[in-house]
Amino acid sequence: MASRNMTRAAFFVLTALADQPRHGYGILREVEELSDGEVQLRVGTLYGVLDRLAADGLIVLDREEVQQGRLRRYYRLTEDGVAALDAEAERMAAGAGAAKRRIAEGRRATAPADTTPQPPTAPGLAGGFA
Amino acid sequence: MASRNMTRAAFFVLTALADQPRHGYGILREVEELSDGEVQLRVGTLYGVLDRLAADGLIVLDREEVQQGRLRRYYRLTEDGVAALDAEAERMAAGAGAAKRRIAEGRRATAPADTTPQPPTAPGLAGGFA
DNA sequence: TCGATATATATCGGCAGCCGAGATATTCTG
DNA sequence: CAGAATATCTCGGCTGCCGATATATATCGA
Repeated sequence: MASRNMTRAAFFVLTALADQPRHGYGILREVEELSDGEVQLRVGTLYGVLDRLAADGLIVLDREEVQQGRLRRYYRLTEDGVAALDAEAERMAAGAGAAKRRIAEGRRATAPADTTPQPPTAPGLAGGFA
Repeated sequence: MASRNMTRAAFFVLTALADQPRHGYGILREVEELSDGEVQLRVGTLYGVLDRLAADGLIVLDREEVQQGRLRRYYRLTEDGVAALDAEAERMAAGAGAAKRRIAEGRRATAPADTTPQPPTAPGLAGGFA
């Protein structure tokens, strides 16, 4: 029963875990770093997300370590997790592309007579979300 | 005080309005069409989103028409709306790219000795969200 | 003609999920 | 020694999505 709608927070947790297993606090820092400071995943959000992702089988507990007296609980992506993240990335890229294309269309409609011939970005009308 | 975190529903409403003004029900159909049936914006979601977007100044009421005895309330994007949608599309594309790149990194780490030299997708570590 | 479906608006209550705040504990830094 | 950083986790409030419902007209097939 996986594949409910993936939330933004879940997407970034999966992304942070995509290259290697990480523990909660490490995920927090990694999300901030990989988004160049744009996305700040909050502590209060994290554990709920982790629980849901584990329940959905997208991540599993990899191992537990005690580093310098502090417990670290490492999680890693499952195969389903990789697939779900990949699919979501695809959907996002498609959505972003659709938005960009339509913005251009909107500008063309209002634009002051553009002489430059527009290359056909998409053939049909619904030319490219999925 | 615009620019709170844009929700998925809001993103798709803005995208549907990006090429031309549309009325509520038309937005519903357009979102479904532009996403090739993948995204179904619900009626119960729509009007709340419309209100919030209008309050944030991202859309405005364009005009009201009575077509075949039925009221149609058309909305259109403001300049802020176009900018917000554009920025969000950029963020999504960057996020999708980051996820894809990291999935590839993860595979490389587990892969059975890949001989094909990997082209340097990104220079730095945080090489490309924003 | 009658019922179903499509078009079109809008509200409401339940539930999921994000986040600020706080609890707890250790280590590092000034 | 104090405060920040590292590390875990819980809870309550607020926002937002969605199913259900209400209302009304037009269209279309049986």
